[in-house]
Amino acid sequence: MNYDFKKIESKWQKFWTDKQVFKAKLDSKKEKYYCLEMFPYPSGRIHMGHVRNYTIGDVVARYKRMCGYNVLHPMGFDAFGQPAENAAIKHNAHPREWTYKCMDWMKIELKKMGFSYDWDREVATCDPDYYKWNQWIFLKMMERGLAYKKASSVNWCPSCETTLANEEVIEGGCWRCKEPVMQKDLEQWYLKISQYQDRLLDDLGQLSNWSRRVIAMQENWIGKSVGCEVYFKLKENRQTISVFTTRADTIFGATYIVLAPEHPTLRDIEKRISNKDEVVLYIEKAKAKTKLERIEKGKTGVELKGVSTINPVNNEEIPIFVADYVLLEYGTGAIMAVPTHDQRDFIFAKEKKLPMRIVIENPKEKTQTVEDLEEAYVGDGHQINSGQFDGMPNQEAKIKIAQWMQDEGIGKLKTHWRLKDWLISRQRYWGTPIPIVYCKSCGIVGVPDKDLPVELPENIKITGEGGSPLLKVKEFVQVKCPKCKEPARRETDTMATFIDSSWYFLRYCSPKFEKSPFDKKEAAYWMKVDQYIGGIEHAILHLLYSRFFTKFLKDLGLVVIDEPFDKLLTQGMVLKDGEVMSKSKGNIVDPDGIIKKYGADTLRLFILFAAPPEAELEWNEAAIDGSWRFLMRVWRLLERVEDKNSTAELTRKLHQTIKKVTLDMDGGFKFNTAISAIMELVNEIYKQEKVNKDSLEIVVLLLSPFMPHAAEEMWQALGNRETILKTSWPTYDEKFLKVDRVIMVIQIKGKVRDKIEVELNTAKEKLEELVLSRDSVKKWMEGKQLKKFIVVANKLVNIVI
RNA sequence: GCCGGGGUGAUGAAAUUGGCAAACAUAACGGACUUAAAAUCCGUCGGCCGCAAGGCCCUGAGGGUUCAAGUCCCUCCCCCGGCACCA
Repeated sequence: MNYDFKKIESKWQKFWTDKQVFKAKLDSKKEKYYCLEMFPYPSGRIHMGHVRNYTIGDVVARYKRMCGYNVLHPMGFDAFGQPAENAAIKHNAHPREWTYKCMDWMKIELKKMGFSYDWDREVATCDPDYYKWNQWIFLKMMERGLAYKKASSVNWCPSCETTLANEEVIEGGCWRCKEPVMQKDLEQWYLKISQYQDRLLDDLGQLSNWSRRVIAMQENWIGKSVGCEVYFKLKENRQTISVFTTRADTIFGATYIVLAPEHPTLRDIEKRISNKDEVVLYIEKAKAKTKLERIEKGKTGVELKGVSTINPVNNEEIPIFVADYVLLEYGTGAIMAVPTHDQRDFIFAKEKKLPMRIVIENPKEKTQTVEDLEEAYVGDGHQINSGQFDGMPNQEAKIKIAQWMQDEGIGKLKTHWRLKDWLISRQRYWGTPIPIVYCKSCGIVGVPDKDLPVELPENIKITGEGGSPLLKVKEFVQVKCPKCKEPARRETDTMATFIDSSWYFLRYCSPKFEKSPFDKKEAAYWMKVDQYIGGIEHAILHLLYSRFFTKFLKDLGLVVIDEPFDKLLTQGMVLKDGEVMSKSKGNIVDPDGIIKKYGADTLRLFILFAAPPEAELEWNEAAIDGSWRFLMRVWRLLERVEDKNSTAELTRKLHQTIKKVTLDMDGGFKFNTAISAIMELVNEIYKQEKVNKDSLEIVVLLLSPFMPHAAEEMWQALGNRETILKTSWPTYDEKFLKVDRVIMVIQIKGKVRDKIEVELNTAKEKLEELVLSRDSVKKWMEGKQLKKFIVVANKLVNIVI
């Protein structure tokens, strides 16, 4: 019996489509399961990363469906973005045309993999029916003060010619093109994600089904540091300079303060500085440096002569410096320097020969003097030289001193967050227009709901010459003010595309709903996403933004959940020769070629079997042959079917396998071991020569989520009329797992020396008698005393001599 | 520096959470079938000693707890990821 995978796979793909078997419908009587994979950018072709991501998701969806859940498994396209504009320039086609063509190609390839999507719910974010709701959500945010415009220094990618959010700057470069990011002063739109910082951090605690890795990444990104602000007064005019510290316990050791070169106070006190020329020169030099240059070099800085400040906790007069190792963007842009307990301050103070004072005793050193110090002591110890706090452990003093300063009015408890508001303006065409009109008399006016969507004009020229293409479309820019009807100007920036993907999982719940972004009833039923699957590269960007949007939509009353994704699986990358597959490295393996050569089922099997889903997967062409051989081995089992009952042994193996596979699926989707268990079962059947029909049916059912086409074909060949999809996942019966005799390991002093077959649950006394009388054991016991006889029931005995 | 994850045969990996380390597969080697090849089937496959029976060693390194450690504890090395002159 020949296995013509081309015929068989397209036959079943057509069958599934025609019968609409993957269509999801709200059914309050059934328990739902929402399985979601991160939707792709429509580049035109799927790559191995997609294949892996979507294969994992498909197995989950198919398995859960067989387990009786009402499964929602949608797919769509994250269709806005710059590559469409670049392609438009290159091929002289409209970005819309190019994007939709790519989506069509990709759909064909996805269907060839046999993925079980409900295509009726397909969402494309570049569709006005979708981005209308981006605009609606934006306006709702603006009503609540969560979307606002401000002038600021922003990240600018000179190659993409657009602004970037902080999250889009990776190692100082643009996330898309890697070009070094510059700073530019611009007035731009922001979303106030900072208003949700506490909830975004605290609710990470709810995400027990997320990996520690992703949780840690988000924690780092949000970057909460608890400390206090301390008010230092200028001696000359009592002007306040605030500094931020997380180490209030070291404040008695503060022997000078340092301002960032950009600190505004510098301008205020300029006239008082006696070495003004030197200071101004230093500041200019510092500002000219890039951030990387500032970090590379040692610590430089100059003293502000003619001014000084008072340490508020001990009223000491101390000098003021300006130095570029202090950053304006962190804390208040000014620090108190404690050279004895901060390494940076230590290096600076040594260089400038500044005074130091130890205020925390290092418990490991007997006597300590400032002269002995070779580096700052940053560990814990008891306070000294700290007034009424002397003798207190520093961790306790940290809190007590901060509180005391707050009571005295010389400081304030404060928390610093690393997370900054989300810059969303992009100077590009292919994105959601920001629904704003600028009017001379009314100011910034939001487009009224009834006028949404603000559609992208079709009639544009994309030249790549810089500046937003929308600026040049008169009909788009020139509008009447929605309030006063006078001529006004439309906003020409579009929204960051990460907005599109921040709520698409909600749109899938009711993709054609017209009254609001989604139907509350449908969302209440389907959300949360039970299993979300995608790449680790979205650990911060997309996952943080989606959590933010979900919380906002909850505050709007549209959803009842705090978090959008219950379980998160971040699949590992697909590597070739130890490197990520990429065009530039020229090490791409095209999935389409593999499908043509082996079929989708073999590709699916290989990807699932070669490594656990979270681990990186090394592409190995030879190992694919192995998957193909296994599929053929299973296929040929059809020739071995007979009517007789199975042997007890095979029945036991069968039920053992059902149990093992079920546990692997439920306990974290360990597909690789699930498949290996089925391989063992198949090997067992081959040893038995024949297999009865019922047993083979179970093998087919167990394999069906992994290789759905071949499974359906075999299922039909075995005489079944109904599709496997309507068949339940097999269950195991403990009674078949029972054995009456077991083989136990005999250890002597923890080393395996022999094995013995005994009846199940043999008593310790009986075992002792049986084991000690064996020649192999006697040999080892010779001249030795039995100390202990340890029994692990039905597993092993250990003799201690 | 801080936080998170790792380190097991030639290779991808497995090990019921403290109980036979290396399941399953890939590669390699040997054999059967074949005029031959492919396919298929059978066997060998961590290291050292030994003709063999068998013995000794082995999960990054070292120490510890335990009858028993890949798994728990301590010290250290290395790799990957995030954050970082973060005060």
